[in-house]
Amino acid sequence: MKLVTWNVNSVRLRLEHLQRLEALWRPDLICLQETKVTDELFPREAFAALGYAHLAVLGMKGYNGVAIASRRPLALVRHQTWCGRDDCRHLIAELDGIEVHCLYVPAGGDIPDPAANDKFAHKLEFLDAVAGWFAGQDAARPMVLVGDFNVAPLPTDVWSHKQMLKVVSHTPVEVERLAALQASLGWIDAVRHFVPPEQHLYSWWSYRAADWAASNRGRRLDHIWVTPPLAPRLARAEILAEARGWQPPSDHVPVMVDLA
DNA sequence: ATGGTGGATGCTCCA
Repeated sequence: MKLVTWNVNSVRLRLEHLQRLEALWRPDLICLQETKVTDELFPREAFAALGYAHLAVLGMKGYNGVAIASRRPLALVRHQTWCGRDDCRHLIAELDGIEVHCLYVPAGGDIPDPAANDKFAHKLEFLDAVAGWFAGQDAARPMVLVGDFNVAPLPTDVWSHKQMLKVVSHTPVEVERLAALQASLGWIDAVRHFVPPEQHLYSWWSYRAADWAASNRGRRLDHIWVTPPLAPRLARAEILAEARGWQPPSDHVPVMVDLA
């Protein structure tokens, strides 16, 4: 089973990109974040034409929004809300007995101080709540947790560890929170399973660079994690960096894992 | 130290 996660930054603007992605990787399952569309206006026909007739969508007007597109029928579709907000960040479905979680963690604003920045406080509370919830689940079940986690955990998941320590997405307090979430079920980072920690990896490049590829100041914010029962099935993982150059681009690129 | 861009919306918010 080949599965992809991608923060598309508006699904309606990225339909041709999704067509390219399908042609390139032929994924069985595509998990999307920042769809930025209500469920009524979700472009279902375009997905059906690509072979994804089975959709789970959880969207709102303008902001956030997650979706799961599948070639085969999805079971037990449901969603979760966090921190008392109904803001379309967590969608769940099952395929082939695997429970798939599509998650969009709050970005957290610019100031990395929860006392001065409500968005950063919300991000930390969100990560704590999700970690607490998963800690009560059964790690012996085959589960996949994917999405835009908005945290780059390793020093090599950012272009400069030292210069990013006070930048939201790579501060120690966020990295600790994400580590606690990872520990909740002993989640395995499926991409790092194949790539040594010395090697830099990015899945996001800012729009605010004159030349994203030349400056290459990226961050790895998008992740695919699996529970221990799925570890023996990890066959391949890829980050499609070239998609950052597809016009007009999302600032995130697709991340893929193949489960044997 | 600063500002830089892009998307959805509608005279601004969020990333």
